[in-house]
Amino acid sequence: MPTLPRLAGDSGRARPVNLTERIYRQLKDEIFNFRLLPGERFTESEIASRTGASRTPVREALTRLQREGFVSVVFRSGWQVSPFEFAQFEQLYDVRIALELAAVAKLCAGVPVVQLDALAATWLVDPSDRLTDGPGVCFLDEQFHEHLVEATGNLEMARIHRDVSERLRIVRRLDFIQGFRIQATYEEHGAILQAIRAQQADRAQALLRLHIEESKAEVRKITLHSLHQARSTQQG
Amino acid sequence: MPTLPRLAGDSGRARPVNLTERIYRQLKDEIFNFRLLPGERFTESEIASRTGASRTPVREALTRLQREGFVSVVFRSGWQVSPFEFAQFEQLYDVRIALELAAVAKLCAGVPVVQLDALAATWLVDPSDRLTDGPGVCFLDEQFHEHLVEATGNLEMARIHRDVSERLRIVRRLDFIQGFRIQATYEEHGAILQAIRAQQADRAQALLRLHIEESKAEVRKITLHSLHQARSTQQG
DNA sequence: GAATACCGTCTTGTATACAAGATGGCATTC
DNA sequence: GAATGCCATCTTGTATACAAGACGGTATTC
Repeated sequence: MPTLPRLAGDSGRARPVNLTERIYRQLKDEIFNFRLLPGERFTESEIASRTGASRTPVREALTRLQREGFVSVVFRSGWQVSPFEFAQFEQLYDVRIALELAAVAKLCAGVPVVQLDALAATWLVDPSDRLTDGPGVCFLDEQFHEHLVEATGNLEMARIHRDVSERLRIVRRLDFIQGFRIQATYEEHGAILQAIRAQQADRAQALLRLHIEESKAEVRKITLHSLHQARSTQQG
Repeated sequence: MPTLPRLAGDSGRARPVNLTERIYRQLKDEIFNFRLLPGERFTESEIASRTGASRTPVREALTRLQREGFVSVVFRSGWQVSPFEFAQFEQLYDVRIALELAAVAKLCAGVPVVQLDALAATWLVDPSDRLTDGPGVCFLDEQFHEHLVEATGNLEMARIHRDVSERLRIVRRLDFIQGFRIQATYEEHGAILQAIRAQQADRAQALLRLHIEESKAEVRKITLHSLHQARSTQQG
């Protein structure tokens, strides 16, 4: 069992009763932890024997991962982990911006502020109480943005936003492993929360947009070298 | 080219080579045409014998429809077409608003206007040249909004927007069958296009938001009575 | 007559068998 | 030696078989 149990996995509250679900999560974990590398090829039988299941639930799990963009299949020629498409990542960042700006606008329009107390307790803390490990802050950062959307009460938007964020997680982890963005993340999240609490919609939106654009710009700098570096870190 | 080629089906450029895809489309068609009613229950074997296939591709098609929200499964107790959830529809409308407002902002920021010529040719026409049949205008309306997002070049946003629109299609058809919104749709689409061409971002966004909110308000009025009415229309 | 326990049927979840064809290595030929 | 054609192997797509349990009807009991 790794030290960071569900950093890469799903939120994991539902019991993984059926094989399809279990295999789905395992494969996604392996992709996020770079045990399956982007571009790597594999077959259904291979996964089946590795997970101890038959091809049927493996296929169902792979089909789902395919719909979500993590893997792709070549007709009668095997599967592969989707290679990095940085243009795609940037487009997904823009989707996040659109959704989160709408969420913040709604929050500033007068949602009970108590919804945001949990976020404030995490991000509006004394600098000495801040987390310092990259993966940990990366996880909290993703939760911050997810909660912003959830707090609006629009569960459909939250679901879509979560899928998009999950798709971006693999590169954002590379970002945070560097550690440069940790302090800035605390500052920016705090400022955003304060603007929302003050119902300053324009300011909150501007801050949020800048914050996400920063992250988007970081991803642009990522090279495949950092990917291999991260892989050796994960497996060490 | 038929006048209303694929109103209910998928965009349908890929050949339906495999059974899973064919069954997927057939089931979605049946749901959109109210041959499978919301809340109706059915089994995998039933679909299998009806489509002449085995349970395997049927299951794959159903799993996909489930992920997209059209059907749901009860453990060892069969499947059912997702019942209407009007709260969910309203949330999906808000997602559309968020995405399309972002798209329009980008379009006004200086995308080559030629991208929008096809839309203008459809919507900026003399009133005597306008279509008058509800389903036809409903189809064109969906395409209008889809093209707005596609024109930005953000294919990920376009994909998400298309999924959302498809989820809303079943109620929007009920809306347009009434016929009340046809003339207004032409007026509003025309005004939006002209605002975009004039790069009046604020005006274009305001018009678009109003336009979608109108549609959203119409859906709120829909009753299950109109559903049965529509069903008899489709099957007559 | 009403309630309950039992049992057969039917359901999905999973494993396995079969089919069609893509792929790569190897032998053959020029 | 290089190119080409053939064949065994391996791949996914599909069909079928099997397993565990949910559900409803029926018989039994009070």
